[in-house]
Amino acid sequence: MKYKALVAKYLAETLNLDAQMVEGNLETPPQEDMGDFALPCFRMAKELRKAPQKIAEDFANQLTELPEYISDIKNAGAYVNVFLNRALYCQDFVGEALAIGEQFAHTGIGEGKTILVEYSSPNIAKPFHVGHAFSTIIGDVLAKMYQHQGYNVVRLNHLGDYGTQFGKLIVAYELWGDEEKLTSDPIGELLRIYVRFHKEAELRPELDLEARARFKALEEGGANEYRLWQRFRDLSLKEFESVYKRLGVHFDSYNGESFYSDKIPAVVKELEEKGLLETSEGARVVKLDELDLPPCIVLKSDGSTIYATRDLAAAAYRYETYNFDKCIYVVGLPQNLHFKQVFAVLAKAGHNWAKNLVHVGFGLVKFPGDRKFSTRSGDVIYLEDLLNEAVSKTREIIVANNNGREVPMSEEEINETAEAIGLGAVRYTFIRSGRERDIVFEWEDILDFEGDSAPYMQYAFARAHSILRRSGVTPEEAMQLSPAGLGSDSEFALCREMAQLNIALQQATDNNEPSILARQVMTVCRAFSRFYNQMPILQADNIQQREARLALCAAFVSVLQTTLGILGIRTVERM
RNA sequence: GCACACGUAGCUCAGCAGGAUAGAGCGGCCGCCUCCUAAGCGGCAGGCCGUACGUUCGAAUCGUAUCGUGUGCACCA
Repeated sequence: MKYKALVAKYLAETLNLDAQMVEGNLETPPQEDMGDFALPCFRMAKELRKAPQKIAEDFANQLTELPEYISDIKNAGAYVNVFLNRALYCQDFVGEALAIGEQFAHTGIGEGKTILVEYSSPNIAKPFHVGHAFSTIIGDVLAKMYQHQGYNVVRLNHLGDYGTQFGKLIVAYELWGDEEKLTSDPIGELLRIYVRFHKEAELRPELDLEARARFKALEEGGANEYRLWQRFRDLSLKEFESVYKRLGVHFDSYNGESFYSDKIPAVVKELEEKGLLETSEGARVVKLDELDLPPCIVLKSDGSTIYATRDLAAAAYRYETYNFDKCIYVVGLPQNLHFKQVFAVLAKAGHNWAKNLVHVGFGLVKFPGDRKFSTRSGDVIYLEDLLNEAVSKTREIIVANNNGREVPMSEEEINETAEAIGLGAVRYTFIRSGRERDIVFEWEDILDFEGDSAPYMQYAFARAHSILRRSGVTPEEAMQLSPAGLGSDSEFALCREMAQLNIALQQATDNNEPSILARQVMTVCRAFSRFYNQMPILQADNIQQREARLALCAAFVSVLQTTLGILGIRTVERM
């Protein structure tokens, strides 16, 4: 980053060009032997009335007095290729990385700003399956990315804890509920009676009427209904929280749909007063024709509210409460239109903060052959089961490797390591690709711990750690190691990739796209794997080289610790 | 029908504020553990970047059209 600006400045000054223009045009050549930065000269052709190749050639000829950070400049076709002083570059990077530690890639760009992230948002009384993990993990990583940039992050879990389904649950529970099972396996029991309700209601339609009545009673403060609803909610939340804890996810608020229900009338009143509501086919709607959007229904024809109304109320409440600079909704892609409408209504109501609301959509988790998850038919994978499976497979691998170890792992270390690796593997499958892509759920893919996977990265970390451990230098000493003398291909490549993490985090944040960061962290790990396979570290030729390579290892460990941390992937010292 | 995504190697995906021979992982084939943990490393094979026009000195990247897939489009969330 820093070097790009330096190179641009040098080129601009020597060639009498605009520094910003040069930096904007400067690119990374596709191949290593073409140097580290390249200036394409096509665009100057018209103005200078010369062939681009000729321009590049002339430029290269003028660039004879090189600053110390540039080792060479060559002309190739229409490009001016710049070769960095690798030793200096590596020394600089490693020294800085060791000095700043966990502040690595911290820009402070979000200092003093508040950002709200709404994510996860499961429905109460329904099992937490692999599909919910998508929102949960994307949201968690986004929150961590923003936090690392200095933002004040507020994590919101907009629970689906309201609606006619609760009338059904109340009826079903009174008819078939099993108190004991509700205590031992709350969601399992709630799901059982919910499924049964739907089955029986097909034959006895009066059940649906009863359910509607009970939901109405709940809304109107019926004591019995409220007590049951509260119980279902508490029990479900308790189960969700255990999954969250395991995933390393937490929330600042669990205010869900029910929380906003009493804040709806004010919103409706406001829209009414601003003359935005119109009656259409019996419903009260806000028309959005001028934006080429279908009207947003605010009140149904029976006068009751709808999810859009709740989202309107929630947004307003959040702005009043947090005065946010940005509020992002990590909700599935299919709801894109819904959010466009909600945001448009708020803007139309004159709230200029509506422009700071953003929907961050993500794809679907499905089975091969476009088979969708279905809670009701039982055709789903529960997240808990997936996590357990991943951890137990990891455990098998660790146990198998444990036999040949000099210092075998204790039972406790095996368990902790298996948990960290297994969960890492699952987490990574949700952030490795662009979030808008669908994920096809295949056990073999998720439980493949080789190649493009979190365990690969965790393994690289463990190897680096192991080298440091064997070297005998303490972590404090490691920070003082001299990185002078680095500069071989693999050493330089590793430093360059690590330096790219800054930009990757920035882009990932700008686009609300964790995969951009995840991908670069992966690239760094690959560069490290190559490095330690190619270069003897503990048995380096001389002391200076050994020390410099250890410093590089220490820098890698430090950088990876913080970036994997942002991704929510735990590190282990051995695996 | 309208809108929004997506279509890149056998599979899963990068690359898309246009630039030098299109990248990675998996799978396939061939090598590497007397040497820092083989969850690793090296190598080979594999692609008219859906199709057709257009813009440009230059297009996987931008525009238009077209085909295919997915999703959404009023009282469910």
